[in-house]
Amino acid sequence: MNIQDLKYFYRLVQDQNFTKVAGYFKVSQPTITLAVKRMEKEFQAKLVERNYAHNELRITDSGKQLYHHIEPILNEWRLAHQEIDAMNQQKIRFGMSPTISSHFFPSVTNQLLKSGLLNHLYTYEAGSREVLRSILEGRIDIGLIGSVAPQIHDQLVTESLKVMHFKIVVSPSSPLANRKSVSFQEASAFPFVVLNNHFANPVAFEQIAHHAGVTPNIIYRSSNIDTLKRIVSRGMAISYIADLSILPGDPIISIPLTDQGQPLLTVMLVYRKTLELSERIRQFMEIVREYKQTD
Amino acid sequence: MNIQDLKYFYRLVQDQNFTKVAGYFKVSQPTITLAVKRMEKEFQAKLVERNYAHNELRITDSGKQLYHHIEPILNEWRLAHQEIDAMNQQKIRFGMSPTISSHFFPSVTNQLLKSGLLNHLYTYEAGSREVLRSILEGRIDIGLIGSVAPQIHDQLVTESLKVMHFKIVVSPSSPLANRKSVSFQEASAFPFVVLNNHFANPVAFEQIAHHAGVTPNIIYRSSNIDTLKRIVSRGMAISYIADLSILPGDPIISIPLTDQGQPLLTVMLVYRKTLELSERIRQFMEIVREYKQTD
DNA sequence: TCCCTGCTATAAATATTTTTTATGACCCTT
DNA sequence: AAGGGTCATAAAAAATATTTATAGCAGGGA
Repeated sequence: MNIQDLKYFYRLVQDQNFTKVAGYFKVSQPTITLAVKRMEKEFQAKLVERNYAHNELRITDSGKQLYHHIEPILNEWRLAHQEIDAMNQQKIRFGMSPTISSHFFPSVTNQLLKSGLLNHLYTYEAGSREVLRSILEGRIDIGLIGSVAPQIHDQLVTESLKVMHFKIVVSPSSPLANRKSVSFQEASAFPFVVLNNHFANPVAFEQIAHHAGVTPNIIYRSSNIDTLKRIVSRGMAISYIADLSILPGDPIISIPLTDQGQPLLTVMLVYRKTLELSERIRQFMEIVREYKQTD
Repeated sequence: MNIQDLKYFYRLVQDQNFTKVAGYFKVSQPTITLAVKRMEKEFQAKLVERNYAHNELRITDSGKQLYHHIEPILNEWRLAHQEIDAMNQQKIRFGMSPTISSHFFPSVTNQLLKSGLLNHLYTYEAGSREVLRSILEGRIDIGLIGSVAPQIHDQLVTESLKVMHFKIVVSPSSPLANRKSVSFQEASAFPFVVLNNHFANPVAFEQIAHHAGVTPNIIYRSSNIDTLKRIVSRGMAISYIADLSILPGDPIISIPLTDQGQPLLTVMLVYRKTLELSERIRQFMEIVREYKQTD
């Protein structure tokens, strides 16, 4: 029984046509017939019912059942390839959200340079939720993400590094600009710009809005934190973003919230449980963990 | 690339000895050597380092990484075999805890007989947590279990059917015997017998004890509900069991608890997401769901 | 009806892959 | 230095997968 046979069968279930599958894999048609026969012999069950009338193909219950298992098998196989390829190229595939990136890198670049790890880093930037998905799908190995709830996932290891607060940010010319603090309810009188669903941001936003019993007016969901800040700095809207997204030079004012029990942003190191912690990766993780000590 | 090669490699990582692995699979030693070579070619990476000195074998990082993925692959493969075998024998492998069993079967046997499904049922009885594990490991297909928290699991589908209360049960000669209700704190003055960790029971027990701020004296953790009842009926201890475990003829007295926010037992239908819902299985599930209507 | 088309199955030949047999090389132990 | 335990290699054999060529089946159109 060959991995290739699984691929043939997988495709057959989708295409419902032997000839087409053969074409897809650039093999002759009997190859597919015989592959299916091999599997039917292996499982002692009819997997495909050929219906000459109406030119139709029916996958039997056993066939469907098998199909359900082939999917994760081929997935693991692909994952193994991706991971070992990355290892061969001596790359650590590291993902983080842009906001974390601009906060994180300055504080550890020295360390990374000194240890020679910087050359081995392939970085990927996307929203936290997007990064999480990339880890699960094996496109990257390690992520540094912000999350409102401490992530619990069957297939992942997570380490909380930092807990940050969300703040209201406004333009210097905003009526709120010289307030020492503000409640979310007060702030909700103004129009909002928030990050889109690839980020953890709107999750926290929904939570605090729900908690405060208000439904703020969201005028735009941005895919980019800089765009968001620009909109805020021009006074077109206010926003609700994590502490660590606010950099020293930004032409915006940040105001702490007074709400009790407001959502917090946990910065977490995340990787697949199945990631083999090579010396290089362990070294890198140590440096990432030192980020914990910084502020 | 053969599934067999994965098995060879998997075993090699565990045994750290080519000759031993060959012996295990009853093949010649070069077979293993060549299988490893094939995989090293497939992944373009050294997987095993042969150390002639000290007769030692080292699995490289790539090898270990691969190993992490082979495990779930072989697992899925085994699962597929088990499931299709059960299908071939036209069996529905159905697991439930003994307590649920004695409550459930009387109420649906008629239906099962009429539909002819009874012959197709292979039943397995074990504690709820044990049944859950059996489903995950593919030993059974469908479970009817009691759980304190609604189970959420990545790989499972769960349907809540009933919510039951836990009660204090005592011997007819107990000082508590003619009470209309009792608080857990009061009850905790008496020694307890509970079910062991294969059951949901002790989870609820810990919860209510914690909630009531007491640490009851547990004199025995039974693996069997009848043993437990026998101990209770003889007045040697009291217990805390689900409503549905108490059958009409039992020589024990059950007393409702007065505690606020006490844990509840949810009776749930559970199966793997990957279970192919054949006509027979759908029919069976319909009957199980009717159990919901009974009391 | 007959022929053509689009589909899958079968058989024999071929190609490829896997396993065995037989042997060699390495290194540790005694 | 001999012997035992380890894995590697090469050639031969066995098993498996693929192709080529052909057949069979059903439906649609002339």
